[in-house]
Amino acid sequence: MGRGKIVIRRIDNTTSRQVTFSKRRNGLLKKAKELAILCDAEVGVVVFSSTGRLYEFSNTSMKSVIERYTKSKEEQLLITSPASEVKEHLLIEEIQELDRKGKLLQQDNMELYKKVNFFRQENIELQKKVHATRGMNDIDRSSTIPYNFNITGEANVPIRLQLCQPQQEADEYQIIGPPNLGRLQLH
Amino acid sequence: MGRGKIVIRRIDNTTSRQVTFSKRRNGLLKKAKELAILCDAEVGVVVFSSTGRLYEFSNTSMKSVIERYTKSKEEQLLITSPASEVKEHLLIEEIQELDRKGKLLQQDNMELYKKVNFFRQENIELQKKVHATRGMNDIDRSSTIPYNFNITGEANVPIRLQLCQPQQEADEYQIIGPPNLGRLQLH
DNA sequence: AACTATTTATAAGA
DNA sequence: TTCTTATAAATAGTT
Repeated sequence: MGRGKIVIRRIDNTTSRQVTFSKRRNGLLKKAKELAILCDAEVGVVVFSSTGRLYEFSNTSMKSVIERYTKSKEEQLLITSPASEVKEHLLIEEIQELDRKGKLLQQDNMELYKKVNFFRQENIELQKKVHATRGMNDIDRSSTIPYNFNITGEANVPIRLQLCQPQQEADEYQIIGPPNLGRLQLH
Repeated sequence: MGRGKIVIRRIDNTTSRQVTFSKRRNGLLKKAKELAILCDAEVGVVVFSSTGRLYEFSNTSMKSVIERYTKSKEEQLLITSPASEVKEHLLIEEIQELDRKGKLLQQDNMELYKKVNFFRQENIELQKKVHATRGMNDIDRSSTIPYNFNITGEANVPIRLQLCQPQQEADEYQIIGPPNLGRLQLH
């Protein structure tokens, strides 16, 4: 579409190449825009000139296009590749994810469980005390346990801090969570 | 370029739209290919039809195009905007992320807090019962205050958590640390 | 899926 | 770079 027919091969002359690039680049971006509007499509075009300059078009956003593209490609892979491979791949990912979540969940639950049990136990003890005191004026062996917590943490990665409850049987309660760094679980 | 001139707006008729999409999509991909060859450019085109099907062209690989695009955009941002803006932008993102995580954290802690408080209240009631039963032999007014802390935090920036100790003079100890998020000091 | 009248893009030149 | 214009290429409407 010009004064003469051309063959599609790299234009050697630098000036001609740059001129053609400028014209055709505009043409391509215009066509992309028209396609998007006329046909209600999501379109993304990225062009790097031979000198490295970036030109782009997207009727939505390039971010959106790239994300959708990636997602779509993953889906295609699932359909295209043999079931066994896909299954294996999926399972590995699932296992890793589950493992990670499971560990966190388990920690939380354990902590909660201990806590609830601790109070429950104490309630039971107190109940006994009520009965005992009623009976023999038993001496109260429980006493004030001064608590003093100061947890200070710094991390550049996600951290999970857990402060464990005191040992139930011990005469003196212990802080077994931080500041002992062993209790800082980085993930 | 056809039997008649058209205006660039969404084609309402579904069949026409699909036919036009097919034609123009091919045209766009061809143009992209020609531009890449003639002008020695790196080109990537992604098109999603209105029915969600993916069509693409890249003379190198889409992965390469996307990576180069991302890198180029980052560089553009750094060059274009003053350091202060970039810093501001980063901070805004950080804050949003922290806010999101903080809310989740607060929810978790709140639930835990309720549960712990429930038992704690029960213990206090039982303590009262012990003293009441003891009647006038009561000497030791201090009694075990069950404490139970659970601090769970996630952050992608340095955080400082401080769990304050109970007021020592108070008759009833208070948990004044989390789950009140106000006690999370972010810096 | 072809056809073709027209429009549009653009190669070459200024 | 921008404009001009002859010509090639794309495609809208039709078959």
